[in-house]
Amino acid sequence: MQERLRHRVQLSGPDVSTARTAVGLDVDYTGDRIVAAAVVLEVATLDVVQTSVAEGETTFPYIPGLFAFREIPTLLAALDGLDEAPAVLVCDGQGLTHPRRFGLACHLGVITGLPSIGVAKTPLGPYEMPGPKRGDRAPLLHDDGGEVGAALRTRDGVKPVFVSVGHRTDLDSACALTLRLTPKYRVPETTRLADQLCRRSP
DNA sequence: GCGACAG
DNA sequence: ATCTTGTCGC
Repeated sequence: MQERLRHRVQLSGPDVSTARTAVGLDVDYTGDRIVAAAVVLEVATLDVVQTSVAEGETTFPYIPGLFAFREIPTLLAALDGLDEAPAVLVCDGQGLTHPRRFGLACHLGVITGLPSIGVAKTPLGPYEMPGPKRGDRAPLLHDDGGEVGAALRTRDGVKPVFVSVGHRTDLDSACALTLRLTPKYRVPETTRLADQLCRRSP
């Protein structure tokens, strides 16, 4: 399915770093249940615009590379609960930095048609350490050598996050947006708030 | 065949 | 993801 859908990914689109709103997505597991949260923020102020939660059952195991199939159904349900479509999805996982170049962020982007980026806390493969300052980045290369993402430092001297394009945007815009969403912590506010929301819902 | 890798 | 002991720093 990933091989079949990957050609639908669009590698250019609006500059998501200047989008009015961004939605953070995350899930929490409790036994065989899964809770997904979507938190829409105003990018300029980081104020919460709206939140949505959905619950479901885990029907797919965790398999690196097939991660999206585990979380997508419930994440889509959470997105459906929003009144208006956000300008960009900020996913907790990989986009193009994936064995078949079709990680969760690409999958969600293609399904919804919305611009999306992936900001993962851990990479799927090896990476070069970027400089120590916030904003420093090092390219993430695919097995074939193509640049598919960046290890981006969001805080001085703290482990970087791993940014990649999901759909309808470019890597520079994705990194710029990530930096706007990380004024204080390593992980984007969107992801942090979504994480807090879904882990207090059950 | 072994290793290993989003959450 | 979750669990777990200790350490460092604001």
